[in-house]
Amino acid sequence: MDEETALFKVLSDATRLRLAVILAIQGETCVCNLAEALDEPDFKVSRHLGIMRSAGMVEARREGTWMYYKLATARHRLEECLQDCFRDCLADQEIIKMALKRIARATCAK
Amino acid sequence: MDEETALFKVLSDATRLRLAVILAIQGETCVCNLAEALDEPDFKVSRHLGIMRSAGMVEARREGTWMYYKLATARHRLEECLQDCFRDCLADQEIIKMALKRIARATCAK
DNA sequence: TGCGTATCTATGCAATACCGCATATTATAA
DNA sequence: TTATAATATGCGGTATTGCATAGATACGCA
Repeated sequence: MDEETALFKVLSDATRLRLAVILAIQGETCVCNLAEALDEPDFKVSRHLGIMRSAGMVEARREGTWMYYKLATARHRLEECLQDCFRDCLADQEIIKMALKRIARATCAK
Repeated sequence: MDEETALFKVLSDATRLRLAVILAIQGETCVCNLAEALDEPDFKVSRHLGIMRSAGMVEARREGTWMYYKLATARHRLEECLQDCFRDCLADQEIIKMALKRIARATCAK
């Protein structure tokens, strides 16, 4: 079950869980907007996105200087179920609503 | 979101995740049967059950010398969703099927 | 080529988690 | 009370994890 526990481990950190929920709601988003959304330094956000990426939970796409991240398409039922959790059970958290507001008026060009 | 990440943290260990899935399928079970099911020393199982209990994920009931554990009733949507995961997405894992077989012929009296 | 912005990585440190062993606790029964 | 079974917990060792500072890389543009 190491593959499964690895998924839960990725989500056992507040920064990463918030990132997952925001990506589930917002879709593809660049690092600087995510950093703004969480009000965290970009190196921190970047590192956590890297961890999520090695776990196969997110996919990255480069466009010029910007890196765009999105949730990876679910590879099996557990991942599907977890993504549903993000949208259905975690989206109405106050801290997430605030993050989405900050994204809406983000200073980052795109 | 600390309350939410705490739940994922509990499930980020292979022993605890297996325990959660087995309890979701099997219902209330005593420590010695769980130890037999996982093929792990009972002190290890007991310790992890203790961790799950302090997180409010399981409830314990004493009956004589035996301690019976079961999944706690879900307190909010996320817990509900996770319990569905246990049953719907993780029950067919090979390692879980084996564990259930070992419970079926467990030596423990009850 | 050289500069600025956006992103990623290397390193060191502190905190935490898991494990196995040994011991303690709780309840039953002789 | 003593013995025994089931369960829980304290302790030391090792491994993992998170954070921050700072430096490295990648790209766009002049």
